[in-house]
Amino acid sequence: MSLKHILLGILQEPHSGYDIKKVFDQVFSNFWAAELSQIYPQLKKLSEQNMLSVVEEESDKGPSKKVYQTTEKGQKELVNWLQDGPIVHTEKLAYLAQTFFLNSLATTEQKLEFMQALQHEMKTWHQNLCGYQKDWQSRFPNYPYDLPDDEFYPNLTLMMGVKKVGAIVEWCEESIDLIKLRL
Amino acid sequence: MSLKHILLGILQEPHSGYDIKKVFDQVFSNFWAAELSQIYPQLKKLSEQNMLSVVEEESDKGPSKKVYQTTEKGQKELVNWLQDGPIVHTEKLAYLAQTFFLNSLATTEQKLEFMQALQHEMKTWHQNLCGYQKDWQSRFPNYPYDLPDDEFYPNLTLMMGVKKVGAIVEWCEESIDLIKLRL
DNA sequence: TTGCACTATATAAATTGATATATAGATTAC
DNA sequence: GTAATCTATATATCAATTTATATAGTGCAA
Repeated sequence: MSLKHILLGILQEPHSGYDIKKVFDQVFSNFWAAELSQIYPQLKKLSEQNMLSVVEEESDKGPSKKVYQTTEKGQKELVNWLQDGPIVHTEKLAYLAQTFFLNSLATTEQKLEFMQALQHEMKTWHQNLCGYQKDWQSRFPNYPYDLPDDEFYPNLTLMMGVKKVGAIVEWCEESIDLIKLRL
Repeated sequence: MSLKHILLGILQEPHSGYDIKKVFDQVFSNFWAAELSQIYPQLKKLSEQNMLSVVEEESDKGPSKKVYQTTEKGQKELVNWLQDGPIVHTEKLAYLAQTFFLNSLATTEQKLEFMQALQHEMKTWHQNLCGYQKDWQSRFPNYPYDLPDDEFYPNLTLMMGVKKVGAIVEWCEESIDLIKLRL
């Protein structure tokens, strides 16, 4: 149900459907994924509801594109979503479900391998996030205090990722140590 | 596709559909939610595939129930799922999408309120998790070292929750401090 | 006899994954 | 040189799966 509002948020700046997919893959990948087959029907629906405006434009490369932008009505809907307060408890973490049933694997070695693989994934993810943070830091000498408002809130989501995934890496470490005591 | 495997995991012990819903609400609520309307069709499908056995039983209260249990074939499917390694990057966190667009709210006070509400939610969640952990600690004097295997891995998911949600509460705190500097 | 716990299904909406269509520029084949 | 192919851009649809909301019957207890 949030895709609608995320599109209204992204389309405060004009984008084509194809552009929006890139934003999901590059910017939102840490907390939301969306396919083109979701994006296009939603754009159509939101246009019909006058929450988005559409202009057809020529593309530099490839065929002509439809450029969408949030209307005043759409902006109000976005603000309502934010004013309704934070939406929590929507997480689905498959790897935690796997951890829950990990004892169904035959040997302690296999359980250990699973947790080591998980730690590796999480470490890589954490390093990526830290890399993005370094990019911000090089652009702002007094990071995060000197960020302009329009970059401050997106940056908060990055700070959250660094902190959270860091905690998960630590948990993997501790879990591995505990499992080794059971070998 | 994970619901299927979670059901196979739960049904290593016999449960009715209604029982399973309670397990999701009480045990899995921190990382997976499922509705009865998802559970029943999946049980039917997995029975037809001979991954689950069914026995009709009289209920203490209410109408008779079908009690399901994972078969050998189902057990193999569960083990395959675990052996394929951890499934990551499937998160959808609506509150982070909201944070990303928080600057669309008119005043800094409103943005601060949002983050304070989020912190409150997260603190409550964290306290619940710590409560569950105290229950474990009272049952095992040498927690978590003296846990039997069949309780050790479920407990890991709880330890993860405490650590992760703790980090999120800290992030909320830091974010609130940063936003206050912008008032 | 009202309410609650238990059991289950129906329907609608959202999401995913695969596929189809088409244009333009770049690369390669002949 | 030009035809064929490849790659990137752009839009769209379909089937299958997953998720959410609402509805409905059953038996017991207060």
